[in-house]
Amino acid sequence: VRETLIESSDKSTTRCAICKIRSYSFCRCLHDDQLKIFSGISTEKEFKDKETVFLQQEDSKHLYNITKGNIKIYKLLSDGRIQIIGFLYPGDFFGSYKKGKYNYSAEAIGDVRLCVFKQELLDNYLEKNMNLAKELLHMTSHELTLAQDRIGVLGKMNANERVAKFILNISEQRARIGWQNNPVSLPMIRQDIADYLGLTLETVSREITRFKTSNLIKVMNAKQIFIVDKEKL
Amino acid sequence: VRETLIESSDKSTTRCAICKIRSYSFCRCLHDDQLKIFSGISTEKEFKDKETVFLQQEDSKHLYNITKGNIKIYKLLSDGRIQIIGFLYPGDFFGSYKKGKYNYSAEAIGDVRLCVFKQELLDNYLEKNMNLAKELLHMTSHELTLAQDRIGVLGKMNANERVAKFILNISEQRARIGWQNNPVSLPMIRQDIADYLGLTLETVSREITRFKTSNLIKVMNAKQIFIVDKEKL
DNA sequence: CGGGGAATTGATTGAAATCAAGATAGGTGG
DNA sequence: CCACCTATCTTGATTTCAATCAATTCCCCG
Repeated sequence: VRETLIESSDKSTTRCAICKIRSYSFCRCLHDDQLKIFSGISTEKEFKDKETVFLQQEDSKHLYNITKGNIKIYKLLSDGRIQIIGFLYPGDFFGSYKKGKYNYSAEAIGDVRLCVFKQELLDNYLEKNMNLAKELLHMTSHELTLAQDRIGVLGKMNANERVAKFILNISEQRARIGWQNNPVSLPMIRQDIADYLGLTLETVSREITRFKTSNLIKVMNAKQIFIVDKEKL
Repeated sequence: VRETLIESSDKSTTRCAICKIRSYSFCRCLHDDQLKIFSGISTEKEFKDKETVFLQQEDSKHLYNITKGNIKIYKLLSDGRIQIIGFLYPGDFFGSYKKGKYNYSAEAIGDVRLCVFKQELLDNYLEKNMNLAKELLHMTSHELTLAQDRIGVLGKMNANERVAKFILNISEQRARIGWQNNPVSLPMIRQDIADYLGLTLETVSREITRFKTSNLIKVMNAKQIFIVDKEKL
């Protein structure tokens, strides 16, 4: 058993109503009176550090929404190389919404809490709720924009630029959901950052050291970085 | 004037009905009786080789659907470097569907014919037609999958693998829309392929030469490549 | 207070970029 | 119809940035 079902309390129907991250998620478009029904089509599950949420090629039966913690999604190449597609944060949704297989694997980074939807139920609900469908389209389109930005990073930027942009992006993302964004915390290990940026962990480490010695950042510890000069990119 | 409006013939209302590429496009989900109305919310425009369809940062007022030819979409980095985000084919749609600015530029490769939708009209139409909204969501999601594949290519593959995958992908794409796919034609120049793959034009040229001398491909001419051994990847 | 995964640092190698000529070919005008 | 002209493409020589190989060092956790 790699997951834990959170016991639905008797007031589970209002779960969405008290959800802390709803304003960052696609369900923000729902009215209060719709939330009760919507709460009914989802459940919540918890995952621990390094637990797999699903694997590439598994039948995709669910769609997930992060309510707490971070998820990494990654692809395995045929020869075992790993490409991390993205790090996801509270409010992000993931899992292919259409029938078929997942096209990447998803794993918890630290303790994670997910809101789980059955594809089928969500699809039915979408049918009746144009708002939600449009919101999903917007979010998917936004994800596409982010992916295209990453194509630019991986296609044209050198190691220095990639690591710099990575730190700044994470900081921005934290600001967006109203979290501490200056000593920015990097929950993932160097190897994951490297696999995300198309570099090696040694190179990532060296670039961070270089930023440190140039006084562009301060390294509190390996996972806590203080940005001194944002205009270094 | 960088574009030509095609004169709407008096039977323009049936334009969609006779559209050759409709079965590959998001409008394939419409019934015959819906096509008449749908024809009304779009027009057709032609572009010549190297003509700009729109530039990054322009107000995005339209959504486009390719009915003939190829489009390249690209981003300019602040220092003038170019990253080609993608090459698009008949049936592909592009242009941000939401209000705001385009987040990439689009340019014709060879002669191109586009089906043009006003964002506003299309949005209104979506409101009344759930099928079309779902189809758009599917296509956007599929695009996202492709973008994520490209992240894998750019993040982890070497020059040899990138060029090989590029040629195979184009061949597959041609097969999908029922075109000649073995002497595969590469309408774009080497520099564009390089900017797409995150390489230089010299490297692309060298890899193609290497495939040629290894008898994996035959180079009819610079833009026509015959695949001899598909299992070379 | 160990033990071991994670991170840093160093030395060397290697793949692709860069710099630099040429070769080809597609289009134009005489 | 041919010759030229300019784009594009190929090939070669050299450099460079990041990968690889190889130790340490740093902490986090039990």
